[in-house]
Amino acid sequence: MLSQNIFDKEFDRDSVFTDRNLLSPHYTPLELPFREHQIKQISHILGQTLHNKKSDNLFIYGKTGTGKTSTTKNVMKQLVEFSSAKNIKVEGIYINCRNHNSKYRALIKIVKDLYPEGNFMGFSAAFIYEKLVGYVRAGKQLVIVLDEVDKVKDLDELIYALTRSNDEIDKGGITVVGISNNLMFKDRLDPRTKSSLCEQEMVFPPYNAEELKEILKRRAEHAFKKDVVEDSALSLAAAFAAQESGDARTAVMLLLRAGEVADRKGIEKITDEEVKKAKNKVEEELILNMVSTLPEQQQLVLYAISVLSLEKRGIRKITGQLEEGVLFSGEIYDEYERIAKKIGKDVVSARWYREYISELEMYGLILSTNSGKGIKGQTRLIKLGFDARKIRQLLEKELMIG
DNA sequence: CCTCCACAGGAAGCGCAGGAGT
DNA sequence: ACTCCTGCGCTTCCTGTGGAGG
Repeated sequence: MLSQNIFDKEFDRDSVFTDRNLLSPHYTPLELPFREHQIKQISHILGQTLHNKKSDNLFIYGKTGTGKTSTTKNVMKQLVEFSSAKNIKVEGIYINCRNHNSKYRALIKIVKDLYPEGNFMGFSAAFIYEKLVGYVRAGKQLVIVLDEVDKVKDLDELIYALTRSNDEIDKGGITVVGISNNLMFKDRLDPRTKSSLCEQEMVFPPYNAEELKEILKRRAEHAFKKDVVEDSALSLAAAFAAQESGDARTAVMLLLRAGEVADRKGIEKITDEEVKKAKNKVEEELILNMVSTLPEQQQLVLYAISVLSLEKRGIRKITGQLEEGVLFSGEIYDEYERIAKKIGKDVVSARWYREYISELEMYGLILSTNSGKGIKGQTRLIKLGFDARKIRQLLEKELMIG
């Protein structure tokens, strides 16, 4: 992803970007403003390993986009660089537990990193474990970073295995750094796991608008050509992101999209207007992503709504006024039933269908009001919250219709 | 006014998967 | 490894509600 394709330069020729990779969500920034304190704290803790002592295990908590992963990776990189320069036996391993979500998978990944030439798939857990202990026993200090640690199914087992190994080794040691954005999960842990993993704890607070602006400014300096981004555009992007939970990742994403908007327009400046457009784009991406991760049955209901609201673009007379794209709960259910049967899916009861409607409304995908006068009986009037054509198109792919 | 309509949404219960307890 | 329990997704049944129509 980071490798330079020969088309990168060609593609970027008439662009506001100089290096758009710097705005990728996977990019680890070299400098981490407003995290000096955390960096100092982590390096203080992990610095023990440089004296060939096992350091305290560390648990890091903070919401998404607060720099947990970047900061930790940054410190780890420096730790490993320093130690190899000084010929000290410290090694670091980073694992994202979303991809290695069990004790066995995580251990495999660790051992594979230690012995890059070996292939350990299919070996017994005990063998893998011995391999790991054997490696450390040679007098190494191993720091293992478990990112998104709450994703590990049998975390208690994994932590137990990793910490127990220290009792079997007298020369080296294993230090565990756990990262999570879910503080609640800590309380679900076995008390022993909790006390060993959380020997040291740190919280990463969200960034405020000024901090986000500074972060964006520094990224923009390297990612864009000189003087492309207007200062007020940076402020606006920072303000948008700050109000949406202070997440640096979405702030950077906003900037990236704003640059793309400018490129498409063929202009050389990024102003407030591009940022606003980008915000809409990012929101749309979020919506479409949300729609595609919905359970199948809810997708079917939503699909029925999108079909109907396109079909009867019909303006309806309600409360004397004309309203567009408003549907009755009942006719949606009928349509949903028809579609589901046609493509051979189960049909849920009308009662449960109403629960789906409530959920879709909570997600903001649809809007609904109770029927007033002008309509017989009592029903819900339902309206799609977003562009019906886009949603229908996406769901046709998702549900493999047509 | 009463009745019917077209639903809303609460209560109870059922079958199942997965975790806890032993 | 075995049962037991629990939560979840869902159905069935039911009562409530407000306007339309006679």
